[in-house]
Amino acid sequence: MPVSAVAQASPAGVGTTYTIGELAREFDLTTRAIRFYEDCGLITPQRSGRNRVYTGRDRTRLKLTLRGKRLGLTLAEVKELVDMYESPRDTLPQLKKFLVVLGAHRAQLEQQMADLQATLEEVRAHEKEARRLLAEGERRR
Amino acid sequence: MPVSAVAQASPAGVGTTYTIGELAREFDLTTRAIRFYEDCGLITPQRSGRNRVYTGRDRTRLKLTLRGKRLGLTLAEVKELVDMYESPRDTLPQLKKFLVVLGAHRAQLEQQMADLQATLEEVRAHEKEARRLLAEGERRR
DNA sequence: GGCTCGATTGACGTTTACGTCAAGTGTAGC
DNA sequence: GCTACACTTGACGTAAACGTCAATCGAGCC
Repeated sequence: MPVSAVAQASPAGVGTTYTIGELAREFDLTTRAIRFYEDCGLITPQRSGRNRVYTGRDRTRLKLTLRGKRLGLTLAEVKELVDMYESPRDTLPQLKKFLVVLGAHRAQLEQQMADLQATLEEVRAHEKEARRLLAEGERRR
Repeated sequence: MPVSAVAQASPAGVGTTYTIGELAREFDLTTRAIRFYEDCGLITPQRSGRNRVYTGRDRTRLKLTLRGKRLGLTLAEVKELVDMYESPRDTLPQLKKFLVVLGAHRAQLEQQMADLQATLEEVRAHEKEARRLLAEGERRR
């Protein structure tokens, strides 16, 4: 039986925790992958005895990780970004560096957006043409 | 001296060819990478003696390859797509399969578009906030 | 003829992101 | 007490995408 169904009779929602298996099912991952993300420092679950206990924060970081992967980032890049978002930015140099890194990241995302739009337009044009040919073929039978 | 400057006194533009070094410089790749793409079947240059000769078509496929990579596709996926675009679609089954594959590809691109937009909005929000804090800090000095 | 430059093939090395056993532990139910 | 199931660590394996030599070759230049 999953930990969260028993050990958590908390105020409904807040303080919810997850086992590795629950997260694996939810995000369609193997437990091996999740542990690997931990090795990379992407998530740092607590322990209940030997077992890992994941919080909502871990879940969020996992979500961000998967989104980053879908965008073609390496795990190291994802870690750098996610860590940065959670790091303190209370001094001016920290703030300035934050802005520099953000700018670089945004430039990359915008390049990707351009690539994506170009590709999508091509795909849609091909689809349109193919559907036209298909309709023509169907009519001629 | 590059091949294309000598061996090609052709009608200006049409029939232009490139050496591996020229393409490497243009796209900021190593020659090793370009030869590797050839091993994967992504480009199939002709030969002049032992040397590879790349045509405009090769250049286009190389461009598409790099765009695919920026979008996070594997080389195998890129090959599948690029090949499909160039394959004959003169029978109804071929056409239908073409549409199916296109549809799957488009679904993936649209998921990625959603990921991208979400990420871009977050980055912009963070940037805005950081700039606000920076301005505030500068004012207070 | 000697030198340099760019290209070639071949082979082994490397990083990333896990997969795949193996062997053990802890808890729940019968 | 036995079984089943989820979780644990550890170690080795693997596919993708090149990097990195090494040895060789051909063309152009002084």
